Amino acid sequence: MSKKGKFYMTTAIAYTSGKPHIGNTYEIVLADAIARYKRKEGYDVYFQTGTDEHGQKIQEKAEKAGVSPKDYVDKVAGDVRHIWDLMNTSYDNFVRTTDSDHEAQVQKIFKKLYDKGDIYKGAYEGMYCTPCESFWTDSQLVDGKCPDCGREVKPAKEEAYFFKMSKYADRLIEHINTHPEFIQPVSRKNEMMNNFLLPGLQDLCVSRTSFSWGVSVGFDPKHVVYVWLDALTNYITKIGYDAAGESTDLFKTNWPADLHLIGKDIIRFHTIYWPIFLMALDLPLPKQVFGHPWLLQGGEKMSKSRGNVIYADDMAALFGVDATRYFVLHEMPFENDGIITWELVVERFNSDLANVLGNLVNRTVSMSNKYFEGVVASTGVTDDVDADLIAVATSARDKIAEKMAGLRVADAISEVFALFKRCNKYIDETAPWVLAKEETKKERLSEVLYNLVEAIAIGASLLESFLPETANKIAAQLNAPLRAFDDLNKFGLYESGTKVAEKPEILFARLDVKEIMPKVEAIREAQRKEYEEEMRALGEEIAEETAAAEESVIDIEPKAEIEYDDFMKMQFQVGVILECKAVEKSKKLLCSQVKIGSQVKQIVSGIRKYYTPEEMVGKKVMVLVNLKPAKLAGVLSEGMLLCAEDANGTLALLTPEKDMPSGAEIC
RNA sequence: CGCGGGAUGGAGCAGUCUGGAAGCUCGUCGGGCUCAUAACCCGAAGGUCACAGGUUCAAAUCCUGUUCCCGCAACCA
Repeated sequence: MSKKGKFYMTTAIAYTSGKPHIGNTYEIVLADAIARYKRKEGYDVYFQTGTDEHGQKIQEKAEKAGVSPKDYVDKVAGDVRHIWDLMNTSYDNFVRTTDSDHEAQVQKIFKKLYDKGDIYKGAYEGMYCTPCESFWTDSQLVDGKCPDCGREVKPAKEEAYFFKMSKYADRLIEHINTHPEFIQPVSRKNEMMNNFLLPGLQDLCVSRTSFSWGVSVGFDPKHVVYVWLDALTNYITKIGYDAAGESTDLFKTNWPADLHLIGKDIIRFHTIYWPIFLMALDLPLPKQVFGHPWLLQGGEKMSKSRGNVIYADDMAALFGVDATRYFVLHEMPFENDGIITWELVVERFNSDLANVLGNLVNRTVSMSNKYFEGVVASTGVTDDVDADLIAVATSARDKIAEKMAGLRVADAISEVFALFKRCNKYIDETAPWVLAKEETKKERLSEVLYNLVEAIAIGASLLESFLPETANKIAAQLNAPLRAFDDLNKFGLYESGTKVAEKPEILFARLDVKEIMPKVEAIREAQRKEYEEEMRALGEEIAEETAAAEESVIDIEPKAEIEYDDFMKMQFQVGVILECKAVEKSKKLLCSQVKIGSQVKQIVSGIRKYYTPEEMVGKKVMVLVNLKPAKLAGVLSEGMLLCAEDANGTLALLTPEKDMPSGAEIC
């Protein structure tokens, strides 16, 4: 045990529903920076991450992909781990909720809470939609019907286990009020209090019978354990907690956790449910939960249909691992969402990594070689201008420590760069190329370069937690080891007389946006194609299902009788689709230019799932022409394409049975 | 009136809790320098802090109202 003590931190475990994008990756990189930093400070860090692999959604995904849930999560968990490794993250333990020791322990925990009386068997009552197999509360219903499919729901009852949340609510409120550091950022605390705790907690349903891909309740095998109870407990089970009291030493030294790093969307689970579960188990609560903000793509969420998802491996391939780490760490503010665009990444890369840092190292090493054949020696010939450089270099560590203590990682990394900027300024102030012209100033020149190399050596050591690879590359060029934390407020530890690398290695070569963007476009294009294929596959699958159920008939709710005049108010005509493209902002919509007689109307339809834009073109379709124009997803639609719809919601366009000219009236 | 977040020079953000000269990075323009990756250093322009009221000696900040944007369903943290 080190003198600083232990530091147990976790990330949320990643849900294995698909390959993680840069937003998901942000969390692990942030966690890694904190973990490396804490280790440098002298803590015994245990850093745990992993994957959350159970639940209905995964079961469904696996079914669609035609593989077993286990095969499915094996693949995705592999992808996740691959990205975590690619990003050079230093986790100590990668957990999977399908690990057998975890599953066994979850069962024991469930049983323990049941025996204690905190979990009881009851019935889940609500409105049930049979085709969707889902319960809805009255407030979730839309016009009294299923919000998912719009069909009738009926009251139903399902046996389920419940957790007595309310029993511990007062204790939790007390804890949150007396531990202001527990929920970070602080603004989230009020949200939790006002929305959930103060209005009163309802007992939580902690079992499911509607699907099977989960941890079996064990003593009642019809049920599987609620995914959150399963997922959250990884923080204790995977460091050796045992519900029967046989916990390992690893658990005993590390629990309670010092930091749970999570996304802001799951703060509720970590600051309400999780603490209450722990109270029920008579375990101490984690010291801090930090709900970090999100990284948004150009102000929007990332989505495959928009073709704007940014994956860490794509970014690393274009910019390198450390540049990717730098970007997510630097661009993410503490409380509000950050923005990522490829243009911003390039800008950041050039101005900070290439210009400020890379160029600094390059020019310093070059000058050492040019003027002293690479030998960096302190001569003691000082000047007033040295003082400020030295002050900035030696005070950087504590400034960073202060930022890191508040989890202000972006601010901390900015402090490191402030030192590099100061170095560049120092070069300007001392103008070594002027000193070099006079033989009498040779010793002063040597001292200047020594100060520079020393300051850079300190900077590289401070950078280590954030950009480990780069820090080591700099150290190698300076031919000096990275410093220990305790030495980072001292100036002059670079061994005088050391020879630096003969030729400076370019750390970050400047990038040209014009060269990057075509590569980005290629990535986007590939994404769109992949997405469209997925959607098409989905459509075909549904079509097959429909074919199988060919003989079934559909009855719909009868509408009120109408007059002939009512019918005549509607103008139907045959139209020809001239062009068609997907509506960018939407997943479901296609936008078509339809020629009706001699005029062309723009019509938006929710049929992207069933038709590709290419196959739409040339089709003759039935159009309701005089429908009042409306905007759908911001795009004007001046009519409606008529479709037939089956019970699954599959749509089929109607076309005239014999060839008819565009504009022909339908009556 | 569903819930929540946001609106600050061209772009991205801080400052708002705890009122007291409008700040940072990038870009733009001008200058300097030449060791270096057309880089680095210095300087300048550019904002009625979304809008309208109110409180105050004093409001980006507190109060009231309004407008606009973005999440809360997916492919999501």
